[in-house]
Amino acid sequence: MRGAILRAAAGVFRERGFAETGMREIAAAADLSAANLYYYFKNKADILYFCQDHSVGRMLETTTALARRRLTPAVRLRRVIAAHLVCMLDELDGAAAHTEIDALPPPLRKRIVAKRDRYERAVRRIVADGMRSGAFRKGDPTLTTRAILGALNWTTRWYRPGGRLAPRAVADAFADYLVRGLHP
Amino acid sequence: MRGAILRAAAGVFRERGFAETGMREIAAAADLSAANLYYYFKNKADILYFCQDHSVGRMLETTTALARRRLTPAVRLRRVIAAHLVCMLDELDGAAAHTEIDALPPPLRKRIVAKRDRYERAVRRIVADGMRSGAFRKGDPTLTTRAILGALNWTTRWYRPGGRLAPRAVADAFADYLVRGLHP
DNA sequence: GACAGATTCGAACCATGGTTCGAAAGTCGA
DNA sequence: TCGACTTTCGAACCATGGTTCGAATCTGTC
Repeated sequence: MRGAILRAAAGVFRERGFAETGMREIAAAADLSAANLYYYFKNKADILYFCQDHSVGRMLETTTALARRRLTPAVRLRRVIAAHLVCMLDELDGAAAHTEIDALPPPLRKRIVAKRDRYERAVRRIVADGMRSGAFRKGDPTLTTRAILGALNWTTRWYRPGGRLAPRAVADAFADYLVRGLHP
Repeated sequence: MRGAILRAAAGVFRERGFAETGMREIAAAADLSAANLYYYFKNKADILYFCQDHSVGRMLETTTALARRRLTPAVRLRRVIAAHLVCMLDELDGAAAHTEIDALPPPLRKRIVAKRDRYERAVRRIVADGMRSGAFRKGDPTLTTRAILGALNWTTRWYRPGGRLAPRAVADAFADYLVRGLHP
């Protein structure tokens, strides 16, 4: 039940944005009453929090799984980009994860930001390792990582499900372009 | 006076986001009363509209100025990226321009989206021309352009004025990386 | 059928914040 | 100084929307 609510909420968040969507909308999307939402969640921010936590958690999992395998930095980065985009575009909750951090009250925000920073560090490690080993051209790993993540996170602004492009097509094109920029 | 209000409002919008900032905050930042804002602007959305219009207009100007000069696609793109970033990070109103489009009511939003689309088309033309002439590696110009603009627009999420990096440093690093990805 | 607990909801509450109103204060030429 | 106009603001208004409350309904067990 909580899962169903989260999925429904994530969908509305993606279309309308967090601040613009009301509890009554979330309730309608989840097919129950607004008051009933409070039986499962403490408040509106709590719903957003679990959306983001689930999504960032999933992204973090892919990086740790990738870290265990013996892969070239370029391939690793490609996989991360693809996974990130599928999570943002295919599943619903991915969208709100990175776009609405400021909406949370300090205690919750702190936790999400920390988790998201862990993810960003994991991605940066791939970039930095590649630069160190010569697989990637040298540069500022932090700025490069942020450029990459920015391109990825921004997709939710223009991507519309059911459009001319499948998430995988976007993922491939982005991976091509963004990894090529690191070619030595 | 309107200009001063717009600058102050843009600053608050950048830090707090549009939905989270109240009229009373804008008023405090502009050093006048909340009620007095309505002497200069019709309502809150109107303030955001003029912020965005000014900023997108400035970005559009740089592309048209660049189009008149005889430059290689790579240089053109570098200049656009640099100008875009300076506009986003150095000046205040640039931030809200691309991040808060959904907040406007339909009639205003329609106009801003149209103007921003003109800008996106101008950037895409540079990319597409380069791909056609062989200056850039072939690919999907639309997706590539969106990846670039996404990386640029996302900077407002993490960039903090007065931090370790000057806007120009970010602009250079981003231009290096994003243009290199198009190298044939 | 009856009881306890879980689940659901309509209706009302209430804080927030955008907005309006009427009047006060400033500006300026005559 | 006078009047007309511009600019300013405190206070109140009011719609929106998150939240709470108490009761009704459902679920399963004895």
